[in-house]
Amino acid sequence: MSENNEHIMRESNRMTISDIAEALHISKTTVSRAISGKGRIGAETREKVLAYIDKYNYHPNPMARGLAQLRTYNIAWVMPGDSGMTDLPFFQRCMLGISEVAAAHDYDILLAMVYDRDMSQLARIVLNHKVDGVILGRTLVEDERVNFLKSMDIPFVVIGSTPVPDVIQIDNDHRAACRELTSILLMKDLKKLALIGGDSNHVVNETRKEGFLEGLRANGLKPEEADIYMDCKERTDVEHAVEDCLRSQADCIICMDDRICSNALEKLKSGGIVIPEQIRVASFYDSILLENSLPAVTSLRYDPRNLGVVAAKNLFRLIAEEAVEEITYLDYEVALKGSTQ
Amino acid sequence: MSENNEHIMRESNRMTISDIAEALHISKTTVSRAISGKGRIGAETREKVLAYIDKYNYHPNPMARGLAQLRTYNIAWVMPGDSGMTDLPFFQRCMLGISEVAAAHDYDILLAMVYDRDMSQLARIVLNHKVDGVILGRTLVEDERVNFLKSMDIPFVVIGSTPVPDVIQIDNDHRAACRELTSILLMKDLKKLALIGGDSNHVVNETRKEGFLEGLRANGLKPEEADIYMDCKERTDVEHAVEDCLRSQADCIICMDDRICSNALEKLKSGGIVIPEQIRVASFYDSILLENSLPAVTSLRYDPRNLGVVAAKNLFRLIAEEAVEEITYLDYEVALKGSTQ
DNA sequence: ACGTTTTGCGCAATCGGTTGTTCTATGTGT
DNA sequence: ACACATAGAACAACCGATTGCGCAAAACGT
Repeated sequence: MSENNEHIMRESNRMTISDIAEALHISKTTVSRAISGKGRIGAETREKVLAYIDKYNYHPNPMARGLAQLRTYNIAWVMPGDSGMTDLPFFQRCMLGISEVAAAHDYDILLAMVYDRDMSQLARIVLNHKVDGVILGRTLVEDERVNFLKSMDIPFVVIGSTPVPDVIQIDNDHRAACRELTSILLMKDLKKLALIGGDSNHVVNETRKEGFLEGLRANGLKPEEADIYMDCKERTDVEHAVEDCLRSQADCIICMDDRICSNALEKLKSGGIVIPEQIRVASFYDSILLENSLPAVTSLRYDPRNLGVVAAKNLFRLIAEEAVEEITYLDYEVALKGSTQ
Repeated sequence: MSENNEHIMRESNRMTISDIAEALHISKTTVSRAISGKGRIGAETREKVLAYIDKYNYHPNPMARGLAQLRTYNIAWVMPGDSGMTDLPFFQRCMLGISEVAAAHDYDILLAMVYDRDMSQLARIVLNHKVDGVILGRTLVEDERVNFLKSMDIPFVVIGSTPVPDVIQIDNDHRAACRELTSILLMKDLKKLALIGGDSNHVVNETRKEGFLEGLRANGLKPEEADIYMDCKERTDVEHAVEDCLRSQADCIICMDDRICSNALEKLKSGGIVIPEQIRVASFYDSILLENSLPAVTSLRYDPRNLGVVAAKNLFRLIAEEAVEEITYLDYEVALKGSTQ
């Protein structure tokens, strides 16, 4: 007996654009136009609609809007899910910057925590079209995720650098930074420098190493004269590297991130080595691990939050099909402290 | 001259359910049923459709599906955006656990980083119905976000505890943990304990303090005899607290989180105080800050990732309208180390 | 062999918005 | 006063799925 056109019942009780149209005796079109500001609409009608919306606290259904516009109003934030990485505040600080920019654009952030080279999570999000764009949180050497994103036709930017062409990159100039730090240390008449490095799968670590080598060459030293220990992921790796440094009588140890530095400092201190008298230490400053170290550690500092801000801004330009610089380098700072006096 | 029914042109070139229906000479309904498994469908037809989908790598549009089902297939993860908080790995580890469970349910995570009591971000996500459920990453004393979520009709769980009734909570039993630690220390014949605490706006800190007080009482001590310094947010706050502890000749300092502990240790060491001979130190272990400390610090340890896992599982039970325990306590561990020998 | 149930599938409405086009009531120029 | 331009609002198709119901053919029972 019931009308045929209401035989499907849903349980939603949210206000819809049709309810508003009905209440105000106007059409859905007009309501939609009042909200979006697109199309022609009278100022008076517009006010009336907006007042109603405000009064009854109406919020458009994002999926209906998304379906009609073929947009999700979401961007993806891809960060490493490896435990060593998730302990670093770096990514959370990036996220904070992204979050602020996204909110300003009325976008939300979809999170993809991926283990190293696992693509499944990222693939799902992209193939399912759950986002309008992607920010990749750290680039890898031979990063197939970058190639994947290029092959899909989706706007994306990376935080970090990549050799893949035509990719929007936001980074600190780690090469220049490390070169500068190296030069400064060499000018202090430190002859023998050592570098203790992290995962060489990460572009950033390779870049830092290259900067280090450039610094050496620029000061007339041969790269072979410096000790380089890459891929010191575990604490014991660092300890072995430190032992080697002591044995080869290095003047100064440069640590590639502050986790390594923290491990190295501990190793030195527990071995009774006095810093900076017996050996000097410098580091990159990625987290809060060095906050309380004594003596304070000379380090290269930068602002991860700002990386996030610029990455997100660039991504939104990309989504809006505006021109974007391929590479943006953000500032870093060389903070000279007691550990290299 | 063109047909009226194609006067609107969109640029999407994705495969749709209609394309598949057309190609296989069947109806959209059948395709949909083949995918979802709901409704009646022949095994043979089903295979055919699935083979086609697999071959051409079809992925259903989540917004169309969401609109029809009134579901988003997203959950929100609300974490603090304050810089002091974002430096802790705690939240990233929770996130990791949530991420794994969400992926298993074919859900994605929407990120909301909110400054302390700022509601706007959370309100936007919830009012816009961008998620099917919410996980609140840390509870506050007098947390209006909890009340807000209760008032909206949306499934949610909190990591942490709250006095608000009928809220699904996942937490470690910080009260019991702190009580146990306190008792253990008192049994070691340490008479005068001090507590250096963090932000008393956070429920967890208040709970830890209460556990501490209970531990005192259980051992026949009066709470007034212990020194308690709450709200030591800045490094200087901690330093002043430590000075007071030394002045009042406390036997042992319990730090409410490892950032505080790190600051306290540094203050003690730089003052030439020897641990544990002159004073003992214990802490909660929230991050990696204590990883390298010497001597190793006695601490209460727990697994943030597991908090995330259980929180997410409970949220999905809630979304599926299954019964859920109101409070779930996860394990903690008392790790006795050199700092309290 | 015939009535009844089961099975497989399609029709068309629906979710809640957006938008190209059309219609009508104005405003403008001469 | 009349042709013409323009502004405001409505119509209806559309985005890409899900789903209640109806219908025909196959399977079943006696």
